[in-house]
Amino acid sequence: MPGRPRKSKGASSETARHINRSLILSAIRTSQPVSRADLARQLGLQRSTVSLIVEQLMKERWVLEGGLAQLPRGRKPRLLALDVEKAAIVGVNVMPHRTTIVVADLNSRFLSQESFPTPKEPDGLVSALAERIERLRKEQPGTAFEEIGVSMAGRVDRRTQRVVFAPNLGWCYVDLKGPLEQATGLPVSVENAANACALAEVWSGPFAGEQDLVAVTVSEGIGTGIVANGQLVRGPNGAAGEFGHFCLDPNGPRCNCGSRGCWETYASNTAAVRAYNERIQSDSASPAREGKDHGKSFIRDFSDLLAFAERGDVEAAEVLDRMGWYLGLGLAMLVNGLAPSVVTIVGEVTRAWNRVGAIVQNVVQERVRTHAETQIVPIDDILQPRLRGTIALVLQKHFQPLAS
Amino acid sequence: MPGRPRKSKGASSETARHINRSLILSAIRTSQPVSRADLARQLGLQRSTVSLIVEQLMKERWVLEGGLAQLPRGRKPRLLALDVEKAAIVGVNVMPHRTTIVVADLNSRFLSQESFPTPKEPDGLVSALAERIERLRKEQPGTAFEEIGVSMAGRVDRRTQRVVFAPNLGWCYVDLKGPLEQATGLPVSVENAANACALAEVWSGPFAGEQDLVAVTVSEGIGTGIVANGQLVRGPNGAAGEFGHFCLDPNGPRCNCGSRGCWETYASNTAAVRAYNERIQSDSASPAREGKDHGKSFIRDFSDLLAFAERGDVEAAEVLDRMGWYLGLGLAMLVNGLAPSVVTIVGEVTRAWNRVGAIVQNVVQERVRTHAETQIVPIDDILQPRLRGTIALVLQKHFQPLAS
DNA sequence: ATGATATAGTTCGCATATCATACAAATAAC
DNA sequence: GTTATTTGTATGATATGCGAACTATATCAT
Repeated sequence: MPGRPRKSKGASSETARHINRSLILSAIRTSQPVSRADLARQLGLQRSTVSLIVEQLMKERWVLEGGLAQLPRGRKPRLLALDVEKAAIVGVNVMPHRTTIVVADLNSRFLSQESFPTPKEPDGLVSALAERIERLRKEQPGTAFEEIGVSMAGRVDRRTQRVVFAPNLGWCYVDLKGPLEQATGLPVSVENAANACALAEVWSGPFAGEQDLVAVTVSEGIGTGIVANGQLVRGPNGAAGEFGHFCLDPNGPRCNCGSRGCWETYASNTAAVRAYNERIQSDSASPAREGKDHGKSFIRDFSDLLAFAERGDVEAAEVLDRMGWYLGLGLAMLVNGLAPSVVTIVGEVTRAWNRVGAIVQNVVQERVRTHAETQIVPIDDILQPRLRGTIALVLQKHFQPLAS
Repeated sequence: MPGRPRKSKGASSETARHINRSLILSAIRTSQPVSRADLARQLGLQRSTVSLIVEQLMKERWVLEGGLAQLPRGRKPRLLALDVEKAAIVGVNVMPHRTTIVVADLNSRFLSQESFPTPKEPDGLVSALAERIERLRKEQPGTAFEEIGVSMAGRVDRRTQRVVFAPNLGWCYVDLKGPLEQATGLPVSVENAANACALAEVWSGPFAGEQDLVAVTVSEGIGTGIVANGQLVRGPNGAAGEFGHFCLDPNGPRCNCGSRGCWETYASNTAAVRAYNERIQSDSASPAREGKDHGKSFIRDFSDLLAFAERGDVEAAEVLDRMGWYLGLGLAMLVNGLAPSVVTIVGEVTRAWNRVGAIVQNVVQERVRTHAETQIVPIDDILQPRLRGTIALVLQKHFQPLAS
């Protein structure tokens, strides 16, 4: 992609070409395989214009000409598709315990995936990443690596892309972008995990192209990534998206953030684990039940809770139900306030969705005033959306330079 | 403004002109009086290009050439400004009891303002509006009336612009746009009141150009208008903006919306009035206090409450404090979630801001986790922002056809 | 077979846009 | 008066999309 460094706001005579180029490239991406004539119809351009631009795109190896399509009459159109050999994107997700690297092609398809324990210090992370990316690069000599996208739980400053605050990692004002760019020689974009999840969904998959979507990540805390009018809502400093800390009960339990009764003190994984353990404790302390007490033990993490519930543990199931109820309460707020077409839920809790899902739906239905038709969709995996988001983050810059 | 009906998404060779024309017109609006050379510098265009476009804008009577500016050296620039005689916009605000009409010029300055009791039925409203607008039109024969903007409390469908639900007026699925267009022959845009307030602030006044702003209207209920990335967040059907119904207490008092413990059941005017009256009732019922009871009476509306508090009534003041506290709680959520640069408060409660303001600020500061620097700004008037918003709604279409 | 019809993709002249440069106009300082 | 400086205008160069004409290719009726 030829960088066109126009600092000015005004439109030059080349602007039309620039716009149409982007539109055509985007349209090929979303509609591939597709003919020139179809593109022209879809975009309201002349076939001749499309031909010229496609020719250039092929010269730059963004686009390939594939087979012929079947048509009832007339000359068969020659189909165009993205040249996935053109370039590869590196996606990185940093979790407290594990960091994952993927390499993806222009169609957001993963070519490779690997992970390693997250180093404690940012320096260690950067050098480990650089080393592995260098190796991956050598393993795939055909395709050029274009750019790196990184997602992690925590606030990311919009301009500097520094990690302002990552509570789970214990990081403050850490610059990943700079050192990683220096070490790899590739441009780096850093984004909050919830934002990445939202971006992933509007970029590819069944909700691609959706203009209004909210992604809710439920793990240690609750994060929210918001897409409105087709754009990520980051706020002036990238501070937006902390709906996890909206107050459900002014006198509720203390939250890490210093406030009380935040949504995530009720509906996060940690909240559920704590609720279960507290319940076990009070149950075993109470003298009421004796015969039935077959020695229930404390749980260490949310997986335990899910396993217990699966196994038929009544207390675990009830804790999950309660979590679902609170989850729904917060979602109702988001639906009331933002009325997105889709809300995706990313987190381990979706593994119990056959139980929790109905509860969530009910609460939302009860509490939502608008007649907005919002789908609430559990996403099976917790890692994939984050990784897809990092890829989307980078690809968006190439395919939709106008947005974002 | 010459309508350029391009159905296509693609950019033609005239697109650059179209874009630059809009940019120049917008820049003149925001920077007037301004010279051609300044415009060129500001937009990164050539002076010759600006000259050509300005020439055309003057031919179309959008722009006027005014006096000369002072410069330390060189030829004095000839200053350009909008030709306020070019056109006038009609703004209408419909409140349950009173409807207001203003006529404004291209600079959003009001040329006239009048109001009348709101008719019970939509038909009556439309005919009353049409009649008065026709008269106003005759009174100002010089300027052409371009368009009408309407704001009202209630949900407005995004596509059809029908009033889907206006609880205070008791309207459901009412089409104002169609009949009013037919009666006046002018294009009509209908918008929710909170959205209008938000639009007003980012369009003109001290927060003009702000990219992330939230307007909160506090009256019978609570409405929220959200501007993110410079665009109004309406949601796919215009259903967004009902943050007034986020749940503060799942078991709280019943709300009109069918849910419980909504924000507006704590922090709206009606909530405060009810709280005061309930308090008076329980106080007078209690036998405890006798000597001091100088016959406190129930209040009818929020103005009474404000007056009582002003007069030193302790109970009224406490009710206001409580309202402010809850107001802050909701604002904290909005700031956490959206991190706007500015939150404006529109409502009678701002008249007691010297008391309530500090409380609000405190709660927000306590409860907001992000270090977002969000200003919370009380707006003195409740009618003006709505009216300014209707004007902004229309002008935006002319000056920034790209946005929205 | 053969011509009619329909569709895809290409070629080329034309209108329109900005840009870069040169130039005329206007003004203050020396 | 002369010079320096800035504004605004005029003109040719270049880039872009459009639209019509043209070629290539395929199906179908005869």
